Amino acid sequence: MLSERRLQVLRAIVQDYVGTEEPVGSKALTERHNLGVSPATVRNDMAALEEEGYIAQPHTSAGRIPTDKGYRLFVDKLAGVKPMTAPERRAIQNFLEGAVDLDDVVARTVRLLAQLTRQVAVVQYPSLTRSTVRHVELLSLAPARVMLVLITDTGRVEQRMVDCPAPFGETSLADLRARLNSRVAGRRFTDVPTLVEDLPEGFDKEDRGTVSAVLSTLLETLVEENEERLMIGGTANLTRFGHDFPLTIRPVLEALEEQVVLLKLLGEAKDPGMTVRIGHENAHEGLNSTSVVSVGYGSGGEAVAKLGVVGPTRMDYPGTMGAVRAVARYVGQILAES
Amino acid sequence: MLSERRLQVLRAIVQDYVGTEEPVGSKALTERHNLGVSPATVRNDMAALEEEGYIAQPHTSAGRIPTDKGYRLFVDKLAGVKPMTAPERRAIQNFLEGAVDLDDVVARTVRLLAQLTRQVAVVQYPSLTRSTVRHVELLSLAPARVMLVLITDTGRVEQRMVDCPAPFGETSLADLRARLNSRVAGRRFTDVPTLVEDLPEGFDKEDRGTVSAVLSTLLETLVEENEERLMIGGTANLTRFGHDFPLTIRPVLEALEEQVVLLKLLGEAKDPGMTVRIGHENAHEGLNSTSVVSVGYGSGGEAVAKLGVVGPTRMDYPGTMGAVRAVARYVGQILAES
DNA sequence: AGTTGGCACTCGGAAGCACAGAGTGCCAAG
DNA sequence: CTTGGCACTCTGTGCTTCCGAGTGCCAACT
Repeated sequence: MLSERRLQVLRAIVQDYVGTEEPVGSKALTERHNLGVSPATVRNDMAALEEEGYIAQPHTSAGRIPTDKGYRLFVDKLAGVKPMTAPERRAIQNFLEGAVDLDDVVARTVRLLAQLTRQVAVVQYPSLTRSTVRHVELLSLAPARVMLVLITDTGRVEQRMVDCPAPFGETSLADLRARLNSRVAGRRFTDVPTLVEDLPEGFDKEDRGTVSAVLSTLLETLVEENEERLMIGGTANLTRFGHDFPLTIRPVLEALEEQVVLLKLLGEAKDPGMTVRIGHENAHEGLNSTSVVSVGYGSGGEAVAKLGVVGPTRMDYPGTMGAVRAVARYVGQILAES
Repeated sequence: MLSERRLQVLRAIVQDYVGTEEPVGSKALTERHNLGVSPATVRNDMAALEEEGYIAQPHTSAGRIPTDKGYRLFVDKLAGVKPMTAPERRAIQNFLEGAVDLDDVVARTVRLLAQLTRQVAVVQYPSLTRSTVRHVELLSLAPARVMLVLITDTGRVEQRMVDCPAPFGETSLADLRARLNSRVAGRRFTDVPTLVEDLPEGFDKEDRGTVSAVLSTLLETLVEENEERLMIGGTANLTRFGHDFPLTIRPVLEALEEQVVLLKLLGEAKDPGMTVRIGHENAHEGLNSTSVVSVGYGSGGEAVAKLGVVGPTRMDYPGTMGAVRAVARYVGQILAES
């Protein structure tokens, strides 16, 4: 176990390094933080911390920088979450309140988060899995062509074309629409398959094919759309990354464009509360020099999706965590209201 | 007027510079392109080209690089559009054909364009202005709450909530839905306002307020959504920009995040055919060292939106233009089919 | 045992300098 | 108008030198 002072030294190193972007030496440390001991002592502590793998030196004769393990300890034990100030809270709320629809809420959230943290923001659209069906609408576009529109309680809308095996009359369509809605409206997505299972049986023989086609498209939509969408923003902040540009930034941009990667990234954070993944803790290689701070959000108590930021491992964790948490909270409120 | 050979020299300079990213000198030119003249002659031509502002030297004793004006001449007079090869065409078609809905079409188009050109791709969603209404759907969510869903012929769906001044029965709703659709289905957006003007008159007094509310929301949607959306991709390609990274790339990323800027950019290209804007021809400052190649696309003959790429002024114009044009053509086909 | 000052050592980065090479402009001859 | 020749001008590179921040270790002190 590390002594109290050694932890303080680690904390100081992290803070200084985050601030200056430069390896921090023993002398500078004693000057900026009044630890009440001499540089020599700090040097001993540093040697111990390095031995344990919490810090490292880039070159023999340079200061120390925290390792991933060092940041991990810092986040877990040494740092709290820095709460937003009252004016900041008000600004967040104001900014989000102007949104007109779901797309707009997400877009605003991304911008906000990117600005607050000065990092790359990622916001997942509210998931369909946990949502409920508000309404299913069927429109006849041609005798053998139906458009299916699915509306969720979070305000999300998905539409699909259905090619019917046989012409399908307006009355049959109205019938199907009514029966379908009476069964699934207000129900959870996961319950839908069993709820509609025997629906085709109530229809004339010639219509059954079409009914089945519509239903299977509906079910497909539910599943497919679990490839959920997300929005990112603030990529310009990547330019503040470091001095050794192209090599660092390129894989990050590539990873950010792969929605699949990002979704997996957010998905991996099992904790519905805040999750911080540091450097190599991220499975994806391109993100090995970044940290991801994510948190679930949703209307009411339930988390329906995640949001977060991606930044250099050398980031202001308390501040970032505070911003992420605050934004998630307010977005939840906004969603609950609408 | 520049002599034929001088134009050839300019062309050669552009081609070499695009290939090597390095200033090109007189000797190298004569070696790589058999112009049939000596370096000394080329030097004279270069001096003339520089005099006219088509090329410049970064330093006194370095080769020449094209100026914006030089690229302009190259694009206008010296270069054609390089057509895609047959396999490339097939690949494009295959890639786009798998799309399931409009979002997917746009997403695939962005990816495709980014990969083909190895640059940043921008695709505008099919515009509502030139579109026609396919269907308007009204759903009653609560006694005094209606959801309005607008479906366009390009498959786009927009939804809005309407708070009604008074409760509104299902029969009135069905009535309104029917009348509304009979008037606007298949019509152009721009015609809608006049078409629905006198609609409230056909309703009972107590319902008129609601009808008006619905109509005004509909009209709002038509207008508001002319703040059209777009999708970008391939930002990782920015890392191939140049050696002098942060300064070049940052403003570009910032500009790309401002949808407004991009929309204006695409909007400025009046020519429905291909438009190339080079360097300082772009109004936005951050894009002064980039070129934008854009083209209109749409189902049928009409262009309903734009797509294009953003890359360094030093880009392969013929190849890029070929790719952009081909993609636009195939996207148009896909949209027409659905 | 832990802390401290002293000291020799290491190594990266900046500064200075010389040099090679690519490229130019100009001129006189073809 | 083209060409070879020639003197000139730079940038980029490699080399050396030097400075200083930072370290590790040790002996002394509390």
